[in-house]
Amino acid sequence: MPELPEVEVTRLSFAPAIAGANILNVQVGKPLRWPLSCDPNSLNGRQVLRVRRRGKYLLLDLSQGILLIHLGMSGSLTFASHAPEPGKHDHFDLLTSQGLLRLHDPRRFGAVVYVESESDTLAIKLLGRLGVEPLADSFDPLVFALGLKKRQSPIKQVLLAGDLVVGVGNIYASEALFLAGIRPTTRAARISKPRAFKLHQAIRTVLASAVEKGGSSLRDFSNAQGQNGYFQLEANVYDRAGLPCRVCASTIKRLVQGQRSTFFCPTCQTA
DNA sequence: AGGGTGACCTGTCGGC
DNA sequence: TGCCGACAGGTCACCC
Repeated sequence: MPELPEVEVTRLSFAPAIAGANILNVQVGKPLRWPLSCDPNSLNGRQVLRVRRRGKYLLLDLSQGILLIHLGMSGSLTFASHAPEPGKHDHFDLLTSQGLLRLHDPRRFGAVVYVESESDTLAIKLLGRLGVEPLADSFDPLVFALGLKKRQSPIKQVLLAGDLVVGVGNIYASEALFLAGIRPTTRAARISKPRAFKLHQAIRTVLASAVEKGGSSLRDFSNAQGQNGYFQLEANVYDRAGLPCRVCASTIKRLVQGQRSTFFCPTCQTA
């Protein structure tokens, strides 16, 4: 479900409301991708200072330590003053003095992990090789273009790898490549500097636009207040195989790269 | 070290 | 109605 825009939309939807809250109780359900790595009860009494994002991770800074939350493929968070009993797919509850933060994750590829700090071994393992933040000033077009030159894989897979730039998942990789007019199968190293610059801008445009639209609610994504996003309504290629391109009316094609679906317009994306 | 593959887990949908 | 395969927004450990 969640790529950078969905994670950021989630963050924005509950960060102000949870800031300053005291942790009253922590409930862990079925196993997630990784164990919490601390005694849940040991978190009681700590304060949630703020919520940051790094790539597709949310970082809850506590008065001591950090909770890393990843939504995996199917995760979503809710934050509410009152919540019913946990459902079948609710696997983590953080009860605070200001509301209940709950992770709902049917496939359980998500995770909640406690670390003492960002220099914690576990934190480094999870966050250490993440690429640059695409919406930050540090996402430099020239560095990006030079980075692409070192990679022999198809550009779509280089974007998904997340070590050059973070946050671009399966939807927005296809969308950014469409905006840039680049074939998903093109070897990254063969992309010229001007076209790399265009892709750099396309990534920023697509992600920022998706955040503005509240993310993509393809199946079940909603923010921590339960509101859906609308970006999927204006996707140019993602999940549109067989439909006419919104720009040139050619038929949108689907192909598989690294066991993931890719969508593109054979006319608008030529090289 | 980059690149390719299978693995994790549950639900939904389309075809027979 | 039931069964079966394909597919779904991520990413890690493992091999070469």
